[in-house]
Amino acid sequence: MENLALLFQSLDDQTRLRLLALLLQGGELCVCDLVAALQLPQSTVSRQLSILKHAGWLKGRRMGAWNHYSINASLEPVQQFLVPVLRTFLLVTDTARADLVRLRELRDGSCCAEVESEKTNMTGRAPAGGDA
Amino acid sequence: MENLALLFQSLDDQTRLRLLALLLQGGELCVCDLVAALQLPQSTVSRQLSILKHAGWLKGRRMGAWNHYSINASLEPVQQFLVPVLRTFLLVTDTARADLVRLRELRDGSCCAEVESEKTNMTGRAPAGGDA
DNA sequence: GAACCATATCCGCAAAACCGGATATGGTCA
DNA sequence: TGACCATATCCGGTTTTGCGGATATGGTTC
Repeated sequence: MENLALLFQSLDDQTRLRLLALLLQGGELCVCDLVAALQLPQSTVSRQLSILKHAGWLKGRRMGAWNHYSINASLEPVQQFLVPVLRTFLLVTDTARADLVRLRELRDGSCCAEVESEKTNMTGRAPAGGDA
Repeated sequence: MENLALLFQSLDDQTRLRLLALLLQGGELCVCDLVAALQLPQSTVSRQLSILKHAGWLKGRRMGAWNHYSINASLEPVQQFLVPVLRTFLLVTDTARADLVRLRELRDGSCCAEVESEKTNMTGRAPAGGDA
């Protein structure tokens, strides 16, 4: 039960939910992109990423100086149950949408853009141009 | 998104989870029973019940001096999604089981035992005598 | 190896949350 | 009406949490 309380605690922060929302849609993202998308101080983003990682939501992959985060592929059962909930109720919020838009705009000039550009097609770049 | 963070926040406390666990199994319970089952100060229990109620999880029913709480029948969609998660992962914890046992033992001498004794059959009192 | 970059961690501080005894409230019973 | 009960709220104090600038770490490049 303590575990459950801790798990929910990892989701009770606005910044952490924003990060989770982006990573649920964006595949693998580096810290600098997340900082830019959320427009928050780097120390804040890094700290919350660390918390999410310790809670088991994320895993980090080191590539040279960059650190890439993505949703942990082997989540705990509880977390697997929660992911659809998050997808359904989190990704549709205005904040999450705005963050995603900002992330896509940054993508071209991102510090680690090319590496990710192919796999992040899953972010939902609509074929029928919506933003023109 | 703020809503989501607040919702998870309402679940990030041990005492609140214990209360929810009992109410998910016990139908309608009065505060005195919950206090006795959790073995916590009355002010603590009452405060957390109030928080759960404001978060939309519970509704209260006044019966004379007693206040009975039960799971809100018209939960928000997010909460409806979360209930199965709670049932699956919360009710099986040692703490939740112990609380339920304590609640059942108290039931006979409860301040409002008779009123509830019929409807709380749903708490799972096994027909094939388990506690005899 | 020196300048530089991305990231993590440290630190002091402010805001929030929880606790539990004390008190207030609203109801019941004699 | 007065004693009494169940419950809610208040209050002072402690603990937790988050913040964000500053600093440390580990890596790359020239």
